Amino acid sequence: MGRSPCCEKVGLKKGPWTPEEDQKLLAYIEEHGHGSWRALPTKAGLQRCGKSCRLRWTNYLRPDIKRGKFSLQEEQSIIQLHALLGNRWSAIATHLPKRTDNEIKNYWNTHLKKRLNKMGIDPVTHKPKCNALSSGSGHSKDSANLSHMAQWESARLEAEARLVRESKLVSNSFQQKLSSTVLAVQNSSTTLAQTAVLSPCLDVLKAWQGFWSNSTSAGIFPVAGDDDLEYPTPTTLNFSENGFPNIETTVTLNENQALEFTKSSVTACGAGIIKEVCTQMPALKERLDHTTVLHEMSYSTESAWFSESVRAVNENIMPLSNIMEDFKGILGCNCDDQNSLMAGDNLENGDKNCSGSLEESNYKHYWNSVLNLVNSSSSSGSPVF
DNA sequence: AACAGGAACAACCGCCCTTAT
DNA sequence: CATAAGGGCGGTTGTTCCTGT
Repeated sequence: MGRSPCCEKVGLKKGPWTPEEDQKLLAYIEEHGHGSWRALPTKAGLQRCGKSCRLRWTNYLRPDIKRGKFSLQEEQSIIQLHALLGNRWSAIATHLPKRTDNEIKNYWNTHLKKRLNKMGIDPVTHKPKCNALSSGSGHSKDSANLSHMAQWESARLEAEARLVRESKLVSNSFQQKLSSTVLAVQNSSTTLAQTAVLSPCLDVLKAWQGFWSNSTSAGIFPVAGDDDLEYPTPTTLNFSENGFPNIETTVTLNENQALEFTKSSVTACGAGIIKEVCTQMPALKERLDHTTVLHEMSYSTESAWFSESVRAVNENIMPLSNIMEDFKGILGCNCDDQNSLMAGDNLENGDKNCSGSLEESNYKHYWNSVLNLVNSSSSSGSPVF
């Protein structure tokens, strides 16, 4: 198919920008906004490609950019985020205020990657090089779990982007559908409402630890066929994701475990920390009352994961049972009976088997070892740093 | 002082996805 | 629905600066 170039190459200047060019670009954007980048160079009197102007602006001239040396905290964040997200610089940049993806990428390539190498840590896998070839041990489990976390965060980012898109498409029909669903909610005896607020930064470890320490003892997710949980159908979950003006998503679980997914209002969103759960879940209430899991737990990723899962079910991409499988996988659950959660076995089995303590300690150990290395090398004036 | 080699950084390239027509 | 344009993104390159000899 091919594409025409974004601009004619002939006659256009390349290479470093001069202060005069910067000034022209700044002045134009301050007065008119950038508008169409393709048209901008002509209007601004620049002999540059529009793309070049855009990059110059986004990576250098934008007023909300912090330049200069990266702090230790920023370095640690980059290392952490890179372990989770890989070379997804734009995703990493969203968690480092005022830093551009390009700057972070360059800093990684020229500084952090080399440091980790010198420290004997593979910058790709974030594992000690001497153990890079080992497999079948605890490290492979760490790696697998890290992969889960990366997928988890990846899904969250994608869900955030998707929700932003969806928010633009909201129509009155959604409102009407919501109204009808609200009736369903009112008629339903089992309602779980969750309110999310925007999480400005990733703290997946806290989220993970918070979730881990609470959820495994709580058994919060209803299981079809659980003898203890004779919750009626339809079961309706209300997700109100705050952060930005609300997006309210209503999920109705019918008798066939099919999810009905409606969404109302409004604007941009961000899945964040679901800070509160309320509840009219008669069958689950007693169990919920025993735990604070849904109060304190960071849902910054879970909510997006769940939204993604709901979408998958809604679009017939994935059966509900798979979601629960995925959730177990995300938890790093070691349940011997992989089907117990979904197949109707007593949830308590899952509680017992999914102790989680081992996985949690592995995570802590891994991250602490990396970050301690960074800290110690930095503070001791090691040549590594 | 001159040079070489490496480090650091800005900018470019090409691919891909989204959006508009 | 098909296509082109806009723009985002990650990888790479080119230039400048720094340091050691």
